[in-house]
Amino acid sequence: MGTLTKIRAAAAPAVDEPRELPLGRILPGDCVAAMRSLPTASVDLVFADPPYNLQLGGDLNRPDGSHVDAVTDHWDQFASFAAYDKFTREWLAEARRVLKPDGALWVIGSYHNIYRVGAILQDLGFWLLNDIVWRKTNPMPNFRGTRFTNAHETLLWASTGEKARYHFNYRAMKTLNDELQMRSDWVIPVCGGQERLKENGHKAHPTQKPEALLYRVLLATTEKGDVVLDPFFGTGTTGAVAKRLGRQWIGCEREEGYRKVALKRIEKELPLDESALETMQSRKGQPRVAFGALVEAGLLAPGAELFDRQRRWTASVRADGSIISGAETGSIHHVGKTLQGAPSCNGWTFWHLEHEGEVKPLDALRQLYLLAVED
Amino acid sequence: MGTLTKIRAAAAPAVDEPRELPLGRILPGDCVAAMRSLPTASVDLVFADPPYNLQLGGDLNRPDGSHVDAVTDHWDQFASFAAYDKFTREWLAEARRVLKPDGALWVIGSYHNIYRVGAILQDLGFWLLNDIVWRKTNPMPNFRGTRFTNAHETLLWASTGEKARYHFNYRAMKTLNDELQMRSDWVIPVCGGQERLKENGHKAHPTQKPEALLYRVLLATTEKGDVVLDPFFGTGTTGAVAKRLGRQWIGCEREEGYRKVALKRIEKELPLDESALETMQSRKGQPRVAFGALVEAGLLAPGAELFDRQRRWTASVRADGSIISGAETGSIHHVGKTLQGAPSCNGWTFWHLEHEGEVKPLDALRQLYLLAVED
DNA sequence: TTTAGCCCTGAATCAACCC
DNA sequence: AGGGTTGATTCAGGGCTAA
Repeated sequence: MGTLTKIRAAAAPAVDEPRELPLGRILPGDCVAAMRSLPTASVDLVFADPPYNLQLGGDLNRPDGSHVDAVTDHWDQFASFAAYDKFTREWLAEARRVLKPDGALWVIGSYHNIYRVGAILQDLGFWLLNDIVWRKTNPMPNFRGTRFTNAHETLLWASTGEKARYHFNYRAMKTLNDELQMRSDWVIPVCGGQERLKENGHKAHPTQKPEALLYRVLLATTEKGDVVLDPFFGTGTTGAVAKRLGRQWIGCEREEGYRKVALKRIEKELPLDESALETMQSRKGQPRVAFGALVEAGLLAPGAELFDRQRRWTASVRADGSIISGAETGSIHHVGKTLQGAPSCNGWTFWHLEHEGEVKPLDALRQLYLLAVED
Repeated sequence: MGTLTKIRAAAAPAVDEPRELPLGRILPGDCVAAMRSLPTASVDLVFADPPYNLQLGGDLNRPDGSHVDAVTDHWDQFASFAAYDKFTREWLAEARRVLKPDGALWVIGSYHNIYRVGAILQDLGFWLLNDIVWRKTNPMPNFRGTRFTNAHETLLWASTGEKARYHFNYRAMKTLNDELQMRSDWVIPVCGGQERLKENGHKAHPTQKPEALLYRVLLATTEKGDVVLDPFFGTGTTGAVAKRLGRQWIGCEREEGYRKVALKRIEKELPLDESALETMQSRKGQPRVAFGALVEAGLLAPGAELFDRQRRWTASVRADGSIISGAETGSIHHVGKTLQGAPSCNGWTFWHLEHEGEVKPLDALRQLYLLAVED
């Protein structure tokens, strides 16, 4: 994007006319101005790693005297909380405009800035869904022995509003976590080794994030083909992982050096093939089975007796796939719900039957049916 | 405290005349009014577990239809973020007044409230030292499968200002963590089992905190005899652990039922004896050992050779406890610092020697010396 | 035979969370 | 309205074994 375009984009109020999204490109200049050039409601996810507003004093040395290469870059210095808040409100507001209504936002930060970001985000109408703790396996120790070792950073995940819809790939996360629900604390090493980008021996960026972190974020909260915007692109971890996972990406980055490194990096990245991405699908993708189909297929005879696990209630299957229990008739879900007086009931797991001498939930029969249909 | 006293305390500006602290007492009524009755700069630590402002909607049921017993108490209801912020500013400001200049504040919360608390705390001039993640080993699952399992809560630890002093028992924490620096993520189970207070079969308080959490907080950031104030005392976990650790406590609690349970609980608590508390002392409390004393005691002969771990430098011990390395002479610390060109150097850990065929830091010798002196 | 103690199982519970 | 959606822990009670 040329300077003229940039200036016009910054000066003109946002226009909602459809514009082509700069997919796979890194917009130069200030991220607020850059985001103004994007259409409203055009992006599925924003991932942001803003400056942390670290309040470092002088130099830091290890107990053995060696010097700690800390974050002292000029872009991380803010005069006051007020200045940082103003900056935060501006980029968050623009991110909000650019997001689709059922899009979502991620921000990563440390205790220096995350409380300000979190409060402002709520003030702007974003709705917090989780705060995630990135628990570092190998944090830098506290060399002074004056505080607890700062062994984590925090990510905020927010929808665009309290009632807004959002995407969460529950099954993919559960699969990734060995069939247990993914928790709000993620154990991931800091970025180092081969993954850490270097330029003539020095780290190319002081706060390069591990790809594992972005992998989990994108896998959890985007679909294939979604557009991911990173307003603080740095050396492009978001872009690299997005490309690998078959997501589209847009970056904003002021520093030309970082843009160069990022483009080179993403160039080398190879997308996973279709089949690798498919395996991460939700159970919702399974074909829906009508209870009646089981009766129809002869897996279950009309008149068969169903009962809940504790055998508090029994019901009888009818020819049309409805069931009857006393005065209650209807679907397996409806009768289960009414008998329990519950707000809802999954009949597939609530009702059981004796099958080859064993007590099994109806769901087992459904799986059998699905297997039979597949062949 | 009677209504009249309360009103006067609320109306009158804080007076700095020395007043007797209500140690070991739970002040009734609103915590802001109660704190106003306390003298300025009289408390060493504030630990606060304020309402989380959970903003809960309808009922929550498990997949099996059973009902989840959630926090529905009126004290957790706020009309808006603005109302919650006002409440937070008021109690935090009063806590600030009551704290000694080198006192500190802890607040625990969840993503619903902690970002507001953190930002307000910074606005009031408190200085964040760490944010601590309480990682629950046994969190409640996410029954709807719509988000990540909320498996942690956050604690903020703050001093009264950027330049303010504060207490951190580094050695006690390192000892507690098996000789590794204590990290900012603490793995502690939720409060249950025997520890969970019950009244006629039901939990006495919906959000009782585990004692292990308070144990670590008080051990890390208070000294024996310090005064700990908890403005949201609940069933008195803070008081119970404070008493056990030989700290003084003051509580504020509106609900008479909670006050009764708390007093009964703390009554039963037994303080640890002196010797148990002594073992948790800071290394600073250990008698300081002059390097010369080791020479004097014969643990180290004059002329013995010292070297750094990488054997970049060597030095020789002199009879007076000074060392010499080339042209540099002085204390173990000074020579180490000068040779490295470092701003400072801990000679005890920098210099090594061969001892019984093994390379050991001087510090090992110091420990031997201390053991010998104790007997 | 009695009985203390262990193992197994099922129920309850923990700062809440739909499309 | 159908159809999704729960993990670690404690504790009580039944059955078994060994002293």
